[in-house]
Amino acid sequence: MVVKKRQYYGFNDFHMPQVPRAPRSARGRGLNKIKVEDSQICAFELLASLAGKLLQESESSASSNASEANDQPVIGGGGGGGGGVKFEQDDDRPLKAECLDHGSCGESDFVTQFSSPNSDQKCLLNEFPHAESNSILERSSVITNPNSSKNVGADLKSMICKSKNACENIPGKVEGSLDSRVSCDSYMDIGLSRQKRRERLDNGGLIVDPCSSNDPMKMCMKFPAVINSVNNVELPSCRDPVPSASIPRPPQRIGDRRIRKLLTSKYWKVAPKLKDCEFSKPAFLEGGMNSRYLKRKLSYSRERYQHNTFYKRRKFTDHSVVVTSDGGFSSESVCNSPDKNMTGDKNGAAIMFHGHQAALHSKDSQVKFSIKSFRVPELLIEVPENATVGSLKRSVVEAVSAILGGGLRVGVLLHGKKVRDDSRTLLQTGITSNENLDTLDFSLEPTPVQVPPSLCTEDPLPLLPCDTSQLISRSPTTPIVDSGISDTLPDPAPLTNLDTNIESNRESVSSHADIVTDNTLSDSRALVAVPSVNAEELAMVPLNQKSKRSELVQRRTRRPFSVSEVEALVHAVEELGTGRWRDVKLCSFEDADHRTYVDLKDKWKTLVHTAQIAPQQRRGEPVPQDLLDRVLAAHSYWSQHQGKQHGKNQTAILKITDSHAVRNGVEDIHSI
DNA sequence: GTTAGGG
DNA sequence: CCCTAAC
Repeated sequence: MVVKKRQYYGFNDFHMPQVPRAPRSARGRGLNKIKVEDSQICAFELLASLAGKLLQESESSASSNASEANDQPVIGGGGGGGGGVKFEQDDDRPLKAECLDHGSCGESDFVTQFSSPNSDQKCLLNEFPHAESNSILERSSVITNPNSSKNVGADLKSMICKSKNACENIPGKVEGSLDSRVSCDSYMDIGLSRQKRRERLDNGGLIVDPCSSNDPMKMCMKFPAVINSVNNVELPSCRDPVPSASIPRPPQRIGDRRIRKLLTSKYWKVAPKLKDCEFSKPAFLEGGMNSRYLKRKLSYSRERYQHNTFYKRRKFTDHSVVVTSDGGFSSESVCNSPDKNMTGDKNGAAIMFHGHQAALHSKDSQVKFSIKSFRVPELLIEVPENATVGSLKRSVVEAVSAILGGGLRVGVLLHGKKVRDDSRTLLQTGITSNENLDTLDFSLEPTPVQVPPSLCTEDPLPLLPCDTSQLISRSPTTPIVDSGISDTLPDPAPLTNLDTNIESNRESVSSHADIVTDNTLSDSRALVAVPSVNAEELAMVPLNQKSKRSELVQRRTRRPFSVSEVEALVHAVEELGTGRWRDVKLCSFEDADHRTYVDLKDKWKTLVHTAQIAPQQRRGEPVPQDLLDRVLAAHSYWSQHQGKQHGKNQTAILKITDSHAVRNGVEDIHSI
């Protein structure tokens, strides 16, 4: 087990300098072997994730690594757009597909709690070979043993977020590890440090053996499996937004069922294999940092939400190998069908907080709302044990400020359903009484931004309507960086061509998207861009191929049944009954490739329903009443006769002679 | 792979 | 139409 653990969590071979990447599997590495006490979580994954994100920004990729030829992550895979980050394994197998957000999702990944009371769980983290002063990670990566009085920035977060000073001057000391510090600034820092790292590499590849006991960067990290959270932080008032602070945690309700499903072990293969990955000459280094920096700033709010996402995931998966899907989007998420096109909350995007409203109904035509406070259900604030109360307070303030300062709008939900039409009156909306007010909720959402039409892909994905809600949050403020994989939204071809490994990421990706609205389109692309993942590398990657496929692959186009089709269906059912859809398909829709027997079954279901409702309530192309009558008759008949076994109920059939169904049934029987 | 149902 | 459970 030692070996195994080492493989999973030992970051021995991890060459941080190159790029913090998701240690997917360090298996079989003979280099630097260090025992790891426990394998709960790997901060590295977080780092890796961040790294990946950073890499995304980079335009090009590749390169050879100074240290180990085997461990060379490929950056900017695919079209050279620099978007996708691919981690490769020793054997050249693609380590993992990472969906990285170009420049924006980075920090969130790092927002993790490392300080754990449990000293048992440790992970050896090898740090950057670079000079301490240059690497943020170096500086901060000292994860601490809670027991140790020497905790330096107990968490990875702090380390990552450390200096706000974008410049080289990075505070050598980690301040009270304010988790909330995670922000775009941190991003910058990382970038800088990487830049430096790269420079070093370029200057001779100063890769230090992480395992070296002399390596100052090596450290012991502890990771709590569970994230502590402070619930219900009341925000009586908004203070000055502190952009740099942000570690909002999404309320549980945010995740939609999909997320839950995803997070439940069912879809995840908890195989925390850490891979020794190393990026050499990260492409991102090539690019100008300034522009990226700006982007980061601009996309600030979006990032915040990603934090949330990350947290969410972390919370549900103690093994944390969530890096995989960070920032990922499923095609569905990215480009939803029009009907889903509302605000994105359906996708779990927007709603961050619930406003508490004590509504008072006053007078007849007046509805008085007394919003006592907006609550942050799960704001996660974690600070080291040795942090001061003052720092805790600051952390809270910063986190909260960050949340509120990012530009929010208020959403109104009635009965849990979002009221989207701002033009409607309260009366029209149904907000008129105390009873209703009880079910009224307010939510804080990211301020939507107009989305450039260009973002919507039309052609390649005719069947994949763009979800404006998704796009909204992306847009202008969040520069979309072309990952180089595709120029538009997920393209059909790439998507369908993705191998199963990619698809396996789908679920996680989609779930991710569900709760995160703030993602750039590039995210999805990045995902797509990173095509293959070794099965073994799929640790924490959803295994349910099926579900993934469904999401990656766009939803089928809606193709209303024509009257003639209905007629054919009715006729077939009259003869075959309602339990033999495959036969129905074969008999009457054999040539209709787009109609599966499931479709026929569903259509029948709707036909029955349609026939049972008032004509006024029916929609779509009207179905001749006579057909509906036949539907009812057949439905009734087959219901009584258990369908399926029509041949066996001749007696019963013969007894009933006054309905179409019977008539047909009889014919059928006779024909047999 | 089908069927039956819920979503 | 999708997704799943149950066959």
